[in-house]
Amino acid sequence: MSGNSRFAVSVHMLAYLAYRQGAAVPSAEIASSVDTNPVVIRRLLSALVKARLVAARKGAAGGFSLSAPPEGISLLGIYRAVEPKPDHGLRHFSPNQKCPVGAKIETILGGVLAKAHASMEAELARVSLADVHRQLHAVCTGRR
Amino acid sequence: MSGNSRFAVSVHMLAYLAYRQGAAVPSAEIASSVDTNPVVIRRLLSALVKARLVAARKGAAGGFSLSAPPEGISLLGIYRAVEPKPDHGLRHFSPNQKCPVGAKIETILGGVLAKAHASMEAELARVSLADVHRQLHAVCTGRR
DNA sequence: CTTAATGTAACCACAAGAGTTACGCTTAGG
DNA sequence: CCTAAGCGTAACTCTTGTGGTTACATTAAG
Repeated sequence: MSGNSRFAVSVHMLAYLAYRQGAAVPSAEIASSVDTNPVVIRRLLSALVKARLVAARKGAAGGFSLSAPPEGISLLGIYRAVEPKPDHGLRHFSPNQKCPVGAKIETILGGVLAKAHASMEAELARVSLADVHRQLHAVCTGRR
Repeated sequence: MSGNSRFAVSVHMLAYLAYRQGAAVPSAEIASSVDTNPVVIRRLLSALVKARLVAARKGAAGGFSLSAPPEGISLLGIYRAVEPKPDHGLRHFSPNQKCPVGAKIETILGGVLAKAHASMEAELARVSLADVHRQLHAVCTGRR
């Protein structure tokens, strides 16, 4: 099931780091906000560190912090960092090449799915972590 | 895992029905083109019949055929018929409501993901089964 | 040197999907 | 009327992906 929560948890984590304003936040604290195990948090953050979105400090008083201002981090960057290459549901799809339809449907479908996926990514690119942070504050402070 | 091939196989099946030009095609024949089990085909077609995209004829000499011309069937219609409601990866996502971030991130993320998904669906709506059929023929007949 | 933290590996549990077998029901064609 | 073909669906297994958990080596602050 391409239905994993890796992206959702990742955005939550980075929003929390933005919320803590550059402090070195240990995985246990993030885990408390997400309500899961610290190892799950560290696993995902490991991918985000590799993508240079997050800085990690080892040792006592260590933890994680954003490696760029929230304005410079788009949700697309997060998505690409933690989501494996999209299968587009073509995993178990290897049609009969002897059939004129089966021989070419894969290529045709691939083109359509690539466009659809690109359109979704463009939407994610439009939102930055700063936008999320702003909405978070609007809820906390702004009451009608 | 949201990575299933239901949509890909469904488009393949309907493209095959368009290719067979309204004949009553048995599931075994479609299964041969997709290279899978006839029951898998019938399971998916069952959803497409419920969505009124396909007509099923029982009994001997029975089979499946399109219930509308290919121009009237969009890939979005197929997608909606066979793909369950999108979880957007929020299945295992129930953050700590006592945390100011966890309390509201779910709503914020839901809005962003809804927009991204709508954008993807709009792209699928732009393509009809007739377009797929046309590309299929372009490959079969058109050689440089 | 102690303590707190990251970075992984290893394992279990669970859910979803695909494939398969089986069987009842329906219908065309003789 | 009877038979063969084919749909509709349930039940089962197998595989895979994901999350959760424990464990442990490594690192760094104080």
